[in-house]
Amino acid sequence: MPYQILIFEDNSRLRQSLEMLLNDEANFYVAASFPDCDNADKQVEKYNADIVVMDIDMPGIGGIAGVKKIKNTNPDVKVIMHTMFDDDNRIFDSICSGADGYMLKNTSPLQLINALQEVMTGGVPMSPFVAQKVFQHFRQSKIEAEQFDLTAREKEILELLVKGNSYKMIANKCGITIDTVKKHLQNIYHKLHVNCGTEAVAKALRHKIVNPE
Amino acid sequence: MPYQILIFEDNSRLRQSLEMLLNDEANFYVAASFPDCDNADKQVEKYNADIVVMDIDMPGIGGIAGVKKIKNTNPDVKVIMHTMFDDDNRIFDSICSGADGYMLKNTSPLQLINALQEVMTGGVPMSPFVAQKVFQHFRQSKIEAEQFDLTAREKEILELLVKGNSYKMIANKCGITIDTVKKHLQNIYHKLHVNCGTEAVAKALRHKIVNPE
DNA sequence: AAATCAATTACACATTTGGGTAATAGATGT
DNA sequence: ACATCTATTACCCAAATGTGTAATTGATTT
Repeated sequence: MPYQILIFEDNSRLRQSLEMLLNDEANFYVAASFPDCDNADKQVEKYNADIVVMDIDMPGIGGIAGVKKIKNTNPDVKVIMHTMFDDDNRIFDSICSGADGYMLKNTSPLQLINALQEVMTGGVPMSPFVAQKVFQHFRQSKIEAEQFDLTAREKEILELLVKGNSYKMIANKCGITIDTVKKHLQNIYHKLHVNCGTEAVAKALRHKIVNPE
Repeated sequence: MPYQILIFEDNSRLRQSLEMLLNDEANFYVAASFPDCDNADKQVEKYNADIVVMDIDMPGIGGIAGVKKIKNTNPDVKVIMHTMFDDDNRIFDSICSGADGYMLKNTSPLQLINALQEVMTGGVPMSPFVAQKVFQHFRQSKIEAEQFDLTAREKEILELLVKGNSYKMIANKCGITIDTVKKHLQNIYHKLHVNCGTEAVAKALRHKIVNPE
């Protein structure tokens, strides 16, 4: 039995050509397609869908909210985003909302078919550009981090603070007095432009000045 | 001119078969291969490499440190990790260190060849399982977050704390007294199993209990 | 040789934070 | 109707945090 596919895409021309493209494959069957995803969760239920092809920019609730709805009720349905948007926010919001793939609309028909095949074998298809963005997200750290110009000692102390150590514990672990710790942290706060430890921790983690875990 | 490839792999049988495999391709040429990557940066320089295939578990400095060295001196060289390890730490450390791809050793020869072709066209080849892990890294948030069982009010207050607000500022913004803020935070600290604000902030960000940014 | 920077210590002072205990009122659930 | 949960306030007290100023040492730079 072919995989049941739903398409959510507001451009009717594109929607129809997607339908034709996918229906040409022996193991795909487009059960239905819609110009908006306001009832996406119910449609998925009704048609017992295996795969959803989801546009982002649509009238109504939008594709990212759509994924969320679908994944809440049917976590096993595979959802592949299919959009022309390649900005960080849309990409990461989609992933966080539970998308199983992210293909840009400049993808060739063959590659899109491959993406759908791939997602059914447990893969996570994404356009090369998207993969780039995702990898970059992990890096970019040091470039920014070095902007703050922390000394080795300061980084060490900040790292201990982020790990939840009190001033006293930091003093012990570094073999220095608590006053020195205070002084270092004071300098650190100035360099990070923050006023207290909690802010410093937030900034350190967000800007990846210290290693996460 | 074929792409110049370097291989770092301590298993000599595998190293040799990789050499043969890649040399069979018209546009690849294995310039050299080594059982460790202690001088990886210099070798890359010397052989003017385009692509590096890098094992992780090797005697000496190890593949992840190896990537770092190479990327520091030659950021344009493409480095593909090639390893049997599929744990989160090795994957994310590799990415953070600058790897341009991550292929598991159960990859078929054909897929490995494709991965190398892909990386030269700006792609980021990775085994499906690795892509899964990477995507999961963005999600996992809510699943874990809900474990802590914070009430709506507690989430709100934790979020304000993470943003760098003092107890007093939180009290103002929420229109409640500072004592109430204290009480809420006390409850939050218990639920998160932490003892102070900095730890709570670290945990909130790491477990994505609050929105980043 | 002089200047700068990193790391260090010290002290004083005000403010903030965190723990414990107790009590009230409204909402929710059984 | 009773029990539980959530949000709220209050008070006391100890400990931690943050700021300012000042001084010393060693290393690095100019």
